[in-house]
Amino acid sequence: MALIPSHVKEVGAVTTPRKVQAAGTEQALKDAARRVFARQGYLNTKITDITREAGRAAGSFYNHFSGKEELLESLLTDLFAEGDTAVADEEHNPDFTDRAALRWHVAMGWHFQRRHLPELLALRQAALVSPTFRNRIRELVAADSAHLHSHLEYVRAAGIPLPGKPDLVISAFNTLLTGFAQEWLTDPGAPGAPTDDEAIDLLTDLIYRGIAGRPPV
Amino acid sequence: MALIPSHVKEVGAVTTPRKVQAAGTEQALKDAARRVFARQGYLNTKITDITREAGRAAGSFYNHFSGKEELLESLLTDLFAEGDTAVADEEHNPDFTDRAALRWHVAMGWHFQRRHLPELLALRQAALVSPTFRNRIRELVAADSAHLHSHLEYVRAAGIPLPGKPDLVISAFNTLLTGFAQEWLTDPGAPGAPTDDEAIDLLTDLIYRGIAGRPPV
DNA sequence: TGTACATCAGTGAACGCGCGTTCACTGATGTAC
DNA sequence: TGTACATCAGTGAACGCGCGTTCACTGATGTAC
Repeated sequence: MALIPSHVKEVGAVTTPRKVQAAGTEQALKDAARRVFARQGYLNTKITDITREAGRAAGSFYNHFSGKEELLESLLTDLFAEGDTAVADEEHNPDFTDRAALRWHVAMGWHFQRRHLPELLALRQAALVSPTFRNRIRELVAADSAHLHSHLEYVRAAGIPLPGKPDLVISAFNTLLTGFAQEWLTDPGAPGAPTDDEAIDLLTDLIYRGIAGRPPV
Repeated sequence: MALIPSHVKEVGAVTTPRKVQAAGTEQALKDAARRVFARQGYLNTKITDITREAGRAAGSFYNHFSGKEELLESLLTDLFAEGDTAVADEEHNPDFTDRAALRWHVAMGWHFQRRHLPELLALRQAALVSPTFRNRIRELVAADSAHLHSHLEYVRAAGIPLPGKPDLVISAFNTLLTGFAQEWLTDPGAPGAPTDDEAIDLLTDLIYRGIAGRPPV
C-alpha cells in the first residue's frame, strides 16, 4: 500500500544530526584556517595549527579535506561564488570617463580585497609553490580583466588615448590595486596607513589621471 | 736579521690556491642559487638542489653558509652594494615635472628589477616566512622612498597638487613598478608581454599623469 | 516500540618520508725544521 | 731543498627532526526487523 518505501521516507531532511555535525566541523576548520592563514601565512601553516585553532583532533582534518591545498580550494570556491554574484549585480555606471563611476569600481575592488584578505594572501603564497594555484590567480585576473575591457571601451569611444595597450593598462591597474591593498591591509596598524577613503581616492585619482589625464606641456 | 718573521712573509698574498678554491666554490654556490631560485622559487629550493646545480657535494654547502637564509643574505649584500653605487652616480635631472627625467628613473628601476630578479623574487618569498627578510624589504623600500621624496619636492615647488599624501603616492608608485615588473619579467614569453620600452613608457606615463595630470572636466 | 547490529564523525598515538645537517674520511695544500 | 706533520676544502653516507598522514579505537547516531 505504501507508495513510498519506508527506507526512503524523510530522506529529504538533509539536516540529519550527523551531517550537521560534519558540516559544523568542516566550517570550523575553514574558519580556523582563515584566521591562521591571516596570522602566519599559508605556507607557514601546519595542518595541526589549523586543527588546534579549530579545537579538533589532527586526524579529523582528513575526514573533510585531502590536504591543505584542498582546504584552500574550498575557500576559493566560496570566493569565486561571491565574485560572480557581485558582478551579476551590475546596477552601476560602466562609463570610466566618469570619475564617480570609476571610484565605485575601485571601492568594490578595495573592499573585496579587504573582505577576502586571508584567502587572497593564501592564494598568492600557494601560487609561489604550485602551478595549480598560479592558474587560479590567472582565472581571477582574467575575469576581472574582461570586465575592465568593457569599461575602457567608453574611454576609447570618447576619443581619449590610453597610455599603452589596453591589456597592459589593465594589468597595471590590477597590479596597483591588489598590490597597494595587500601592502596596507595586511598591517592596518602600520604608521602612515591610509583610511579606506584615502586609499580609494588615491587609487581612483591615479587610475583616472592615468586613463584620462592630460599632462601639462 | 730578517725584519719580517718568516711565518708572516707573503701573507699579503690573499690569493693562495686554497682561498681561491674556496672563493670559487662559494661563488659557484651563489650563482647556482640564483639560477635555481629563478627556476623554482626560493621556498621551493632545497639545499641539495643548489649543490647539485653547482656540481658540489651537499656537505660542502656548510663550509660557506649556515643555511639557505645566509646564502640569500649574501646575495642581498651584493645587491645593496650595487644599489648604493647606482644612487651615488647621480648625474641625472631630479625634476619630476620633466617627463624625460621621470622616464630615466623609471628605466633605472625597471632594469634594476630585471637584473636582480632572482634575488628580488627570493627576497619576496623569504619575507613571507621570516621577519628578518621583511625588514630587509623595508630597508630597500625606505631607501628608495627617501630618494623619491626629494624628486617630488620639485612637483610641490611647481605648485602641482599630488593625488594624495606623498608617502602614499610613493608607496603606490613603488607597488606599481615592482609589481608590474615582477609580473612580466618572470615569464618573458607570456602572451602580450611588453618590450622593455613599452613597459617603461607605460609606467612613465601612468606615474607622470598621476603626478601632474589634469583630468578633463 | 525495542533490540541488535552497522555506520559514521571524531580521536590521538604512532608511523614514516623528506630533507637539513653532521661527521668521519680523502687528497691536496701549507708549515716546521 | 726534503721530509714529516698539520690544516683545510671538499665528499657523501648516515642520522634525526618535524610534520603529514594513517589507523585502530570510542561513543554516538542510524537502520533493520
